[in-house]
Amino acid sequence: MRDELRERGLRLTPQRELVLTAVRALGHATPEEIAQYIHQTHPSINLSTVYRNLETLENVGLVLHTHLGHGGATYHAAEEVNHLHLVCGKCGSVGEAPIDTAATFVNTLSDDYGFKTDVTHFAVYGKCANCADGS
Amino acid sequence: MRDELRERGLRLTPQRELVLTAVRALGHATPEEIAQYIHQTHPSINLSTVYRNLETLENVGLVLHTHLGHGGATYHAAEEVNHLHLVCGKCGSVGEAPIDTAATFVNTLSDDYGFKTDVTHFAVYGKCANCADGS
DNA sequence: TTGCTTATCGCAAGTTATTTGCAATTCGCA
DNA sequence: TGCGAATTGCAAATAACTTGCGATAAGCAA
Repeated sequence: MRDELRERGLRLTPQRELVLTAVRALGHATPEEIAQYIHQTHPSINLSTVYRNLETLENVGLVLHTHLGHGGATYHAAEEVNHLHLVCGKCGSVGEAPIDTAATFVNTLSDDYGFKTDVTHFAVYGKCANCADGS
Repeated sequence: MRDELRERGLRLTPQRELVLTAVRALGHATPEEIAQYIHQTHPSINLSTVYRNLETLENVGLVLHTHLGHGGATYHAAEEVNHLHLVCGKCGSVGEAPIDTAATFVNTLSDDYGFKTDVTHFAVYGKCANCADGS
């Protein structure tokens, strides 16, 4: 990660490293959750620092975010995004499915509408198997 | 609409009617945009009234909302949601594609993962034809 | 029509999530 | 080791909603 940063005149600070570590450890998490995680070991890190570093890391390409359902963005380590997110609107769980599942769909959108789907941002909304049972 | 409301002990107020009219006129819009639209003719209607009525109308089933990309929810008239939303992450435009485009994809998710996709909440993220050209 | 109950409204204050200004700190090249 | 610029922490500012509350007004009933 040091190199990705240096290339752009950015520095590798302990805080920045902690944010990336947290994102990798959590899989997908909101800024708030990331801050909480970091606070377990480093209570002094400020929330705004977390926000700023998430943004920086995203610019560099080490991290990216998705909008799963309602308000909050959730962040992922770039290496780990190799699946679709299936967001359950009822219980809030986030399931996963291989990206290939959407391949045909993505191609159709590209061919017919010139729309280039960003699979890393791809969030599918609906009801998970459990919640669909209930109702 | 009067009936849908009365069945639940709700009232048909001028404000409520204006909100529904605005949603129908705008196609898809954020609460803020809806308020702005209404203010053109009725400047005295409060923003919180817009929020409250959107919620009420959604409960009744006359309106529903989708999360297109970033923060804000966008509202639609229930009758008009018969297409997918193609959200451009660059220019922010919202394109449309027939729901059928996703039929196969939706079926696969249902068959393989038991996940019931809610097409009305479905937002596809990526880059529109125009913006994809540029880069 | 008139009265009455109670849903709804407008307004102001309160949340929640995120951003920003700024002085103090500290990376990292020289 | 020294220095300039990136980065941090803190506090205040925004943005987007939500909520409490007294005043207003739908809409059933007589």
